[in-house]
Amino acid sequence: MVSARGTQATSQAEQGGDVASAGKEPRTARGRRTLRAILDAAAAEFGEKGFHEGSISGITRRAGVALGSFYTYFDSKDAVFRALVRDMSDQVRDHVAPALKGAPDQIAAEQAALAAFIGFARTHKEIYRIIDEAEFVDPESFRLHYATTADRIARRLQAAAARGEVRSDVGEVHAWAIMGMNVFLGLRYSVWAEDAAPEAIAETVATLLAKGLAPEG
Amino acid sequence: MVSARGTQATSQAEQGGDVASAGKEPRTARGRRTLRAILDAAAAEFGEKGFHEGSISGITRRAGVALGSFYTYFDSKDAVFRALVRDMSDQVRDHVAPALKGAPDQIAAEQAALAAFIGFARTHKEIYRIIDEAEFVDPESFRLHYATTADRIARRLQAAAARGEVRSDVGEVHAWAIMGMNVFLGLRYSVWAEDAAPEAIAETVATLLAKGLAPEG
Amino acid sequence: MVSARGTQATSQAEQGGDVASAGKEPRTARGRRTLRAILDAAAAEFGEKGFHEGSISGITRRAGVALGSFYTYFDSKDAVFRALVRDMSDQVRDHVAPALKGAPDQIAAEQAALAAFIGFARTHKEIYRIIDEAEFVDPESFRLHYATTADRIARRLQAAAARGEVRSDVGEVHAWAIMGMNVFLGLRYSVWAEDAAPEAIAETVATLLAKGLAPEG
Amino acid sequence: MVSARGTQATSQAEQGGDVASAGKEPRTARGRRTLRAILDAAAAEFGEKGFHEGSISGITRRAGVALGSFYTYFDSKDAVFRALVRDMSDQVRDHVAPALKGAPDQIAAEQAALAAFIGFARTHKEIYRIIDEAEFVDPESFRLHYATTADRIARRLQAAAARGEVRSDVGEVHAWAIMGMNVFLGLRYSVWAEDAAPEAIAETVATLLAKGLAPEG
DNA sequence: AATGAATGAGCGTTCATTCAT
DNA sequence: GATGAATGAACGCTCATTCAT
Repeated sequence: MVSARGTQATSQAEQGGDVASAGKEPRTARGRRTLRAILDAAAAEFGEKGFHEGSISGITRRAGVALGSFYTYFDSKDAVFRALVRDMSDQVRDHVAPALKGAPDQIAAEQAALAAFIGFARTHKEIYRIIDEAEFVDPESFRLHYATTADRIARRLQAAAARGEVRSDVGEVHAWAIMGMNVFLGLRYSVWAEDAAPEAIAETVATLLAKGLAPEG
Repeated sequence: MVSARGTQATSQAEQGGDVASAGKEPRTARGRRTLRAILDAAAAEFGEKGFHEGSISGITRRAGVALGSFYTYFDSKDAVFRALVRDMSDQVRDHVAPALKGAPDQIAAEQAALAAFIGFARTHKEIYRIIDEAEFVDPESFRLHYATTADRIARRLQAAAARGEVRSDVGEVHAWAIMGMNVFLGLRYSVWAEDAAPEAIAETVATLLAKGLAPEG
Repeated sequence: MVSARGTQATSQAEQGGDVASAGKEPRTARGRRTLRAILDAAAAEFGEKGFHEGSISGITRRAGVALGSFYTYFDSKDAVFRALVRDMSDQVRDHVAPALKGAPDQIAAEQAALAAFIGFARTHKEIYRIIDEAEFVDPESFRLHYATTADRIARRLQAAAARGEVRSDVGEVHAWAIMGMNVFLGLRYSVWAEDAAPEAIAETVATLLAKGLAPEG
Repeated sequence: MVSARGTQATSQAEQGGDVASAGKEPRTARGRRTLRAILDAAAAEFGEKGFHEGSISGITRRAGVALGSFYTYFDSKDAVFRALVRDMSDQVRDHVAPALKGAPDQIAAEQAALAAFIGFARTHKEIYRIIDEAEFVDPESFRLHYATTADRIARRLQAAAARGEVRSDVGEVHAWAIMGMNVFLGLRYSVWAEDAAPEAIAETVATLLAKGLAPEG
């Protein structure tokens, strides 16, 4: 079900981890171009057809390279998929991250993040098919994605609690609840139909959270 | 991501719709038993291996019938899966429904429903694999499941609003938010690990909702 | 390099081991026919093209069955090959065995066996390709074939020594020497060219052995 | 099955034919070194994995050169293999040749040759895999190797017959018999297990031959 | 000469579905 | 209705060979 909220901290992945971390490192510029083309084609192929219906030949056809070239960069169909899941996971995080900064308080930050996420999902509908299917194809990545995302949200909430912005007992349950809300709202209002403004949705949720998580007393 | 909340209304499926509605109508008692055996076997097979890794022969082996007998009851692999998704969808609903009754107010009802859902998911972990995979295998059923579930929640909220229990503007966004929370909390605390009491989780969420959805003024 | 000499003793394989022992047991007569057709076709395919150049589709085409039927009886290309090696090994043994009986003495028995072997190889030239290639494809069967064959020869020689027909120190080295001679003579005078009568060759060898292995003193 | 006996005559290959005769003539010293590296790597690769399981990239990796460089020296995978078979054939011959000289008589010469061959095979176990597989990969070389070897043995025997050392009718059959013995004894006592001294084995065979081929009358 | 990325034909294997018994 | 053998399309993957740099 994709993730939702971004991060404020620069992760390791952001530093060393670029596209190349996915496949076998190309040594030439031409190789780098080919790898990128294959990854993009894989996102399109799997996003459109899903993992099992998608095919390697479909990927290479889209990428405009020979079938065999695929195996220059990836060991298997599973391997591209894994690379892709992590790539998309990083993309969501990186796209949402800016929204989290510069908000006056944490509720506003979460509101901005949700709006950003819904906006992102509208131009990258394939993330749902890809990250969701990871549950079956690459459970490791699936878990990693959601565990990491929930953890980021929990940390943000706890920092906000320390600042007195939200109730002091916020924790993992709240984080998962927020993540679940975001993911499903993204599914409903980005993938299924774009029949409401992201900002309006985010505002509704923000109101819910503002009161629901208001500091005690 | 499975559903969450049940329904108060008796559905058609409960009345006329039995297991047989899924496959071809068996005419004999023996046939009915075989059909049930195949459906149960399919739940086990797909729950364990997923749709694509699961096989018809795996199903018939579990069911203790000949491979060919499968086609006496279902037209295709997709057909069992479809039947299964609807079956599971009904099971969740029916299991959660009782919890919704007899609660003093709607927030308490939602709390009881979440606790019941988490409990159900702990003994039926396969619902996640099956309903989630429907996104790829049988989008129709997937949509139907979530659209129906969200709709049920929305109606409950609106009825509660009419009674003055929650704010008057509750609607689809709130319903999807609640469904998303429930689904993800079920994933986290039923499928991933059972490291918290369903009641405790439900209580935390109820507190969030009680304040978050409190009537205006 | 194929084997050479037969056996006097009835082996376990002769009792329980029929063709079926090779693949998955067919339960119907039709299935039995199909399995036999596949094994024969495999012998032809591999005998003509070798293991690596031979293909499953080549086998099923020769057998007149669908490609998929192959996998009803064998798990893999390696599996048929293994079955085939053991089948051929048994065939050689069974073909040569009768010649060993009714000879006045052991030297005469070996002579008859060699003649029978060369004769057999002339109508089953594929045994060379198949058993030889087992060295690479299925070393286990390869070893088993030659170890068993050498052992049979050694036992015969020792029995003959006990009867005073040959020198008393005959053993493994003599057995391997005889097996090697037979195999290479079969290669030369059956597979490469049939330019000498099996009996003439066998007689030459018998003379060599008669004197070479004559009892001491 | 490899060869066995060496030769007394210096072959053409020994004169003009160096390593280069195998691949395309390198013009520089550096090229000569690269060619030698590739040939050695090929012997290791094919000896270890066999022709079909062995790969060009495995060879170039072992040789420490780029994949493409292979084709600077050989036209194809078959071509290296062919070069290798002839190289190994020559090596066996050259290694055994000295043993044939200085023996008091032909039986002693054959005995020394067999001992030398077994010793050689113990340090070059790959010759079996390589020469045997030539039966499938390069039948031409395979035939050439054994035909030449048998011919050398036959000539030696006939020369010995002329000297009255062995019976007068020795010929091709005897040559193939001896070659077969030697090859199989090498397989058994060099490749399979080194559980007997080469000299002991050679002595047993020499006794067999001494009597078996003793001059008439 | 050397490098290593690119190519694509080819084959083993799976399995949903059909059909003869 | 039940059985299980038969079918064949489809796809992942390998690797010898070519080619641009």
